[in-house]
Amino acid sequence: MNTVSRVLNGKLKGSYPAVVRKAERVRQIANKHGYRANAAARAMVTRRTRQVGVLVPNTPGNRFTHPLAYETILGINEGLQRAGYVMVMARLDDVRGDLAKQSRVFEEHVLDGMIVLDSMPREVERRLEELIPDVVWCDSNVWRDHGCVRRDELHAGLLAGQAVVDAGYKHICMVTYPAEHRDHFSTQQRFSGVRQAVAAAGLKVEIMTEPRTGHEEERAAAAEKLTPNTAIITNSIYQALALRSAAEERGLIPGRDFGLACCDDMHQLDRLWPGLARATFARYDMGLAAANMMTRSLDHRTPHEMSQLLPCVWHDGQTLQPPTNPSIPTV
Amino acid sequence: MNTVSRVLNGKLKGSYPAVVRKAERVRQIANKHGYRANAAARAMVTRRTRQVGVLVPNTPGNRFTHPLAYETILGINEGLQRAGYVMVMARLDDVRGDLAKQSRVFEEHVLDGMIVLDSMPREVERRLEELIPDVVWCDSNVWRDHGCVRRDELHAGLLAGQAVVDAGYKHICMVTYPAEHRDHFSTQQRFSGVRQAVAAAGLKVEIMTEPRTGHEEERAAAAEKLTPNTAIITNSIYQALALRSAAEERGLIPGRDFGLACCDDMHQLDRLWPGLARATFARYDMGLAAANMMTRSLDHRTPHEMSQLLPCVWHDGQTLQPPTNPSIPTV
DNA sequence: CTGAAAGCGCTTACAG
DNA sequence: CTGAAAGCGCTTACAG
Repeated sequence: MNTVSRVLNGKLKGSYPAVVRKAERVRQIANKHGYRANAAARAMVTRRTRQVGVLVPNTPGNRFTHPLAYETILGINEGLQRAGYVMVMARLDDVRGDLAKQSRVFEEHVLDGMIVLDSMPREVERRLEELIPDVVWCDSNVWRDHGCVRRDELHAGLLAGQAVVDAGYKHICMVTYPAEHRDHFSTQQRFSGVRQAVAAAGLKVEIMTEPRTGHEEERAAAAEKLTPNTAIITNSIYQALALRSAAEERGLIPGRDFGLACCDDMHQLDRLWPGLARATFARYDMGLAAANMMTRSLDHRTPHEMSQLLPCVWHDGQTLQPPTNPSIPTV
Repeated sequence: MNTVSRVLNGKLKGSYPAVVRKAERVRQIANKHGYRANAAARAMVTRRTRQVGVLVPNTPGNRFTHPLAYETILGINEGLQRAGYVMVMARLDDVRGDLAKQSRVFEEHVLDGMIVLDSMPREVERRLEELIPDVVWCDSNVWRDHGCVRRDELHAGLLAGQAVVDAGYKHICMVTYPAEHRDHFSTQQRFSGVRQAVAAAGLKVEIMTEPRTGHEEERAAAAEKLTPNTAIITNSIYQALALRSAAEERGLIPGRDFGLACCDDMHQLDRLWPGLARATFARYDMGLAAANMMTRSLDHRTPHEMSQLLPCVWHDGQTLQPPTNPSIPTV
């Protein structure tokens, strides 16, 4: 039993021929009988499940929040798998409210650690650190010296602001979220970046809110701002898409009739909207980074390493390069 | 030990005051000491992990395939959680190739069952049924009397075809996938539906492939087809978005300069592109249905129930309602 | 290096 | 209903 366990876990030292031969035979027999270890038995004695959770943002009223998170999740999944961990998914509903009572993820000891995506209410933050031995904050409002992974959102804002200025636009608007959704750290940071870059050119940034579907006045008001001298900077690609739709309904095309730039990115945009000028961002790699931070800490039983700030690069696009319209002054 | 276990698992029968009082006390003490069950110990003796996997489509070359799957995954997650199961995520890499050797999801006994998303290579299908005691096929090429959940894709095609015909278009194109991606069952079924509806109006369907980014000839060729008499029907919303971008680069707007309809849907479209005419589809509910099918079978230790075919409804949109262009004949 | 033994924290017959 | 006991399948000191 001892020997078998040691062989299968690769903990057999020594290289005497007899030893090597025996190890070989153990593996052969295990293979022949299709032996697969029992994770539960191992977990019981080692007191480690080798399972890591991912806490996904979703609000009670809104069951499908932030679809872009999936890209990060897949990155986390690859990172965890490579290190021999299993990924368990948990939604916000699992931690708070009555549902938490039914959720085995928190009610029982199932996880060695948890990677939290997006910003969470403070109550959740506290509850989590109570229940889970090891937490990594990814793309979250929580930012400390260790154990956090985040995109450099200020840089994203700076890039967008600079691009719009460089393209020669004089009237610059930034689309922000309705008040109830403004709690993610990126909102402020991007805005600061944009304002900083625009101010350096002696210009100002006007704030506008995303026009809602079905609210014709809002859509009309937004469309009125769209002139060849104006560039709109959006926080998310979703806002960019929504704005494009509102404009299109009035026969306006971004890049031709007004400028459009975006502080965010998504994986398939090269195919879906190659022309959108934007700050690129590889969410998949952010997921990988978070997973690696978690597994290194678990494997070596050490505290987390330094937090990581992930860079972004500007992607030029024709939504900021009005091709033939002479009314747009160039620098 | 016996009594405590029974109380906490709600298996204590009898309602004598003494019994009820004792049960109360056990729960109190457990609560006070923050007792949380050990999932591993339970799993070892019951031989059930109460964990269900979701196998997510991703191809080795392409680490981020089919982002819309996330909507289904969240539905599955809610369904599993409500029934007291934990959701584990596994990518295709986990089952095949060398990576499988590292993947604990299959190497050890971790799952009671697996929900497979999307179509999988046949080798994977076989391997899965070998390794996992209980499999549900969701949105997959595998279709049997029991244990499958799928959208009625023929119906989606019929709806799209009918809508285009009703709008009065005489020249109808359908965008299909490049040959290497045509293996999902929906591709054929949607096409059959479209053709059937269009043929009933005495018209024909022309096939075209999605113009690729960076291939200017392809984009130009696609754009040439875009005339007020022509309606394009796309398989996926991604194709619709890509086509819209290619058109926009040439100053063309769907609904004004050509017709556009889509056989698929995505959750946020109401916000992102309200005007797109499409066959609606609630992926989240498909996930819920798959999860329920799985947990009912696991809980009652019975075979799967009958497979489910999920309906869709047509969503009218202005991409099929050319507002003022007189060159489009009306019915 | 290796074998025999203890023990991880539960559930489940079993006898009372 | 309840208590004492066995046992799920592993890993880990321990003695040889």
